[in-house]
Amino acid sequence: MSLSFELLGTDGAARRGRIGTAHGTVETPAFMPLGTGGTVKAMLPQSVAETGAEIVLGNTFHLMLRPGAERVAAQGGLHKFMNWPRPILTDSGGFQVMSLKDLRKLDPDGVTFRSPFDGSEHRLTPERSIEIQHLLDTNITMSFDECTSWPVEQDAAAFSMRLSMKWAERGKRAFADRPGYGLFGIVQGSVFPDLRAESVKALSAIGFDGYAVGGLAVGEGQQAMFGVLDVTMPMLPAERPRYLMGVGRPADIVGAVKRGIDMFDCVLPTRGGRTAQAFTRRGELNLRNARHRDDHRPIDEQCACPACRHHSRAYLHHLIRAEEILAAMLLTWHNLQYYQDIMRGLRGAI
RNA sequence: GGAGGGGUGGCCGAGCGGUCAAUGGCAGCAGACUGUAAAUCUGCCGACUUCGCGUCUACGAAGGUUCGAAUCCUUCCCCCUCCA
Repeated sequence: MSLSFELLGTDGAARRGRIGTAHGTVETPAFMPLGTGGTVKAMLPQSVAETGAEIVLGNTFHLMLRPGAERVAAQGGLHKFMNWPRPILTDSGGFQVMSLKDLRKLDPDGVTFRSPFDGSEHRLTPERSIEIQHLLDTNITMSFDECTSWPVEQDAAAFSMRLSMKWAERGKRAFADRPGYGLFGIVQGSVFPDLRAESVKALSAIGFDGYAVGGLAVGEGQQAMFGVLDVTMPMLPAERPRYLMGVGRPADIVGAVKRGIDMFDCVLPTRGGRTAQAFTRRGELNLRNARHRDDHRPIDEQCACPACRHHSRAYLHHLIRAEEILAAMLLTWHNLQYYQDIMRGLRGAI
């Protein structure tokens, strides 16, 4: 295994760990901000690091379309290109197989996408997805899969999952194993315990540096999601990191950590930062709402981010109303800070 | 003084005899957002309301024509442009 993972402690099913990569370590449980297009939107890389984030996501599909994987490689890889010297994990494009359903054709060999930007065609196969991730020089490569949408019939979920398992195997063969880099497999099977079990078995037989649980938080609800984790987690190898893809709200993350998840990513803090949504210790706030107009308080008294240290809700509300770019910057920073504070708290508690 | 253009819901701006409480956009009030086609999207947005294709009041003002007027006619008020 070329990606190290130390289990530093456990608390029930919850785990405290450390992932070692060629670009540094990641303390787990970890939240990974999304830098889909080679940037954590509205944030300087240095600022992302200041929130406590140690690893960010990139995206195979989006970087393939622009600027192109080969171009990033020619610039010295994604770390150098985006000036993020720390670990990077890239999604394989598997989420886009779901989210861009109307712009793609799926066949047993792979997926042909029509670019949402210019209509051009782009082919993604398990092998090409891995190749792109090599070109990006990502530390953690994700298997190319199909993120199964929800709701879904059991036989359709089975078909989708088995396809992802075949692709996982092909990806594993295409992956260049090297020190400080790893490949994760992705468990699918929607909300069906038997399918999740079958998926775990298939992936374990192939052998990965880490295991992700995919196809969740797509509409099934928190209870169903936790239900899937309850049956899936115990089957996964304990000595490898576990990543719950695309999750989630703070409460989702806490519940998933309790069930043994080590890694998370989600658009909510960053997208929310651009859509006036602030996450706080006392719930979510929509700072566009009129009730914040004259509120002199910070978003969160206990937060150390620049938005909370230096600015009032009234000011942030004004920036949002005025569509000032600073609104997105400040709110994103706050949300990422809050998410990292949660993770720090969880790590301290385990 | 003369000639022309125009006054529409908080603002801009369509409509130019009925299907108009009146297209759009903005502003406003909320909601959504979970491996990012997202600084995006959705709903509401005259008053009342049992929330209903219900009632009322509305397109500068007042009259008039018409079964029916924001839309046509008359007078008045106001604004803009050009000429003197």
